[in-house]
Amino acid sequence: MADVARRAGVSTMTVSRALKGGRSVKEETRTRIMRAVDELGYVLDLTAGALSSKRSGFVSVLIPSVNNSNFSETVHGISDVLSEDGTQILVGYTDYSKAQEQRLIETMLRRRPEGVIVTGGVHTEGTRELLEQAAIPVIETWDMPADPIGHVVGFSNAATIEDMMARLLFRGYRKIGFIGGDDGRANGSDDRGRERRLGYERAVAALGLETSHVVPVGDPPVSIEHGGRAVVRLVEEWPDVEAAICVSDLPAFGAIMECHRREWAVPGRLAIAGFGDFEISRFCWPTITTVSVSCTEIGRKAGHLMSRAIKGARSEKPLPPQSVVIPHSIIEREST
Amino acid sequence: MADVARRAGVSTMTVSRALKGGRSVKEETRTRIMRAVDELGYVLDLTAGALSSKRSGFVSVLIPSVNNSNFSETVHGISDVLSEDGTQILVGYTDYSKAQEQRLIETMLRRRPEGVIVTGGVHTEGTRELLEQAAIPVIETWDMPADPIGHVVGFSNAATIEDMMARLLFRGYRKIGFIGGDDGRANGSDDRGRERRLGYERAVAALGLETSHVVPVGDPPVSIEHGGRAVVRLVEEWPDVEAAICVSDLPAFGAIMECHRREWAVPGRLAIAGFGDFEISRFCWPTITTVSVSCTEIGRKAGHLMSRAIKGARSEKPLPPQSVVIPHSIIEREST
DNA sequence: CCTCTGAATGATATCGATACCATAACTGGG
DNA sequence: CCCAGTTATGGTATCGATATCATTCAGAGG
Repeated sequence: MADVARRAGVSTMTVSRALKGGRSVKEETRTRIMRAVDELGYVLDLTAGALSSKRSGFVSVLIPSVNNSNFSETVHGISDVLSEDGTQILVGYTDYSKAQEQRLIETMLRRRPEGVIVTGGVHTEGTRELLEQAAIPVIETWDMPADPIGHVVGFSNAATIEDMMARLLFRGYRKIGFIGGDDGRANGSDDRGRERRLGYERAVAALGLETSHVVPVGDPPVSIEHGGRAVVRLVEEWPDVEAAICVSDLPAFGAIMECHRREWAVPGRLAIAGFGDFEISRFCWPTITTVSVSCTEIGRKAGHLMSRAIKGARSEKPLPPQSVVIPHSIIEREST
Repeated sequence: MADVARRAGVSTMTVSRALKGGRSVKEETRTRIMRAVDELGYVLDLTAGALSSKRSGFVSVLIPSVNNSNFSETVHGISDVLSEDGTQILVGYTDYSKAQEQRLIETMLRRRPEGVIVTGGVHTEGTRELLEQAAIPVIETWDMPADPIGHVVGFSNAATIEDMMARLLFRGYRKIGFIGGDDGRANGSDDRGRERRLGYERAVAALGLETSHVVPVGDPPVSIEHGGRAVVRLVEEWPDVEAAICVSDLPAFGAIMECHRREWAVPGRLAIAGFGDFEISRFCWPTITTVSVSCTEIGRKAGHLMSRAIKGARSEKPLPPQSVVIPHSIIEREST
């Protein structure tokens, strides 16, 4: 930067201001500086800038898995909104492990993010402590935690499945099974899957169904393959079953393909519904009934919230904890 | 750090050494320091460390799209290997746009990555200049560029489709179409798709087929939906067609679902093959014949190469440009 | 003609770590 | 008992920008 300053005949301070933009630098001076920058091929060093200004200019985002387009869309939404502020985002993958989540947060905090956005509302004690110590805005997404760390942008996973149950009941299905959802062991558990299963169980009770059946599918991420195996088990264990709700569209798809293979008509022999409105569900044959949540909207809302929270933190007027609920809807298609 | 040092009764230098690990610090001193760190809830500031040591400790990785599990696997491979060195990675998405790629690189270089890994071998002039100016190791992946910027870890996309053509021919198919692959307009183009299409055309010529037909599908990312529409066009435009090779498994899947809908037997009426060995292809009905490339291996090889290149750069013994070829194979399944 | 105001710019300290060199304490060979 | 050679530790400059306060200068207003 000193080289640029010398070449443009100004001080480094003026170069810095010119590069930040918007500050008071005479137009002519700015042009001269920009020319010098180009000629020298100078690239601003944000590392030094961050140290000096105490603003790292980025936010950490943690999601469970790379391969889930729902989470990717959320990240996209966050990124879209925050890029308007010039804030970058750094994504980490927890592999559905809370221990891994904590490790990632420890690592990321070393780079001094201005905020952290996590997925889900269940974390290790260590994670909570780290985040509180860090004293930066935190947003939990994709869930409605009972005891939030900071802000929340989410929805009730249980409620979505209760709605789906109501819809299936309305359609005349009575013997409805559930595929997926673990029972909450220590680590590597799928909290949102468990919530959805809970919604299923609550609906079974509330709607006065006499029978129910859950086929758990083991550790997340729940994949296409799991769905194929689970649907066979479901039908074997409960031959009367009329419909199955899957914890996500991927196992729903796997289940449908397995049904084709065995010549079980969908929805004739067995109706199948999923969660997440993945692209695959719109083009699968039959198309798949699913729960649609605007994942991008979760991201955009979280992004805006984070933007406000960061501004609040800078101006010593911290934003009080916000809670944003994202609506969901049931999309009925051919598979039910 | 000064607080920690005071509490442990040592200098900041000793604290720094203790935290880096492996350096010469007496075991007892280290314990004392660690205790102070815990008590104070101190978190090392890597921003400052990077500035001082001139090692940012991270590598930039650019891939076209979030929603392509092939690229995600590559990133995973890179991350696995580099995390052994304590190097983190920062991922950027180009949305298949070379202009966006350049913008991302500009932004990322401001944070002084120790290396850059890009996807593909075609870039803007500006991108090449930026990377050369930066004087850091560069790896191009997923392709075999004619004029590499630095190192290469890839394979010939054209050759994979030539192989697929040979296999289909061996199986008795003669009238084989191709779905996907643009013709190389300025921006937003799918270079790997174009290469694959080129492979198709070369095979048609080499194998002495009398007829051929390409249905392009527009801008990437090529999706499931594209495949459904394209297969209909292909059959309408060339009713004799016996087989179709798709630029990726996603359109292949879309094509198969559309065939189900129209009761065109796969492979009876039309054989369909894809590229990429996505999970969907293993569990779709019928299972999809595809080209398998070990995406994780691309990542791991790129990671190792980057690790060596960075060490080379630090010790002033730059690693001469390497070129690693990743093998591919054809996986024949039910769809052909 | 002088003071005042605001715009444009500059000088300097500082952010929080590490590189580098110096020093102190110890070890073992002669 | 001395000296070379480790091992463990400390002092200080430095990385490259920006915050902060100071300064200069032009033009407005009295």
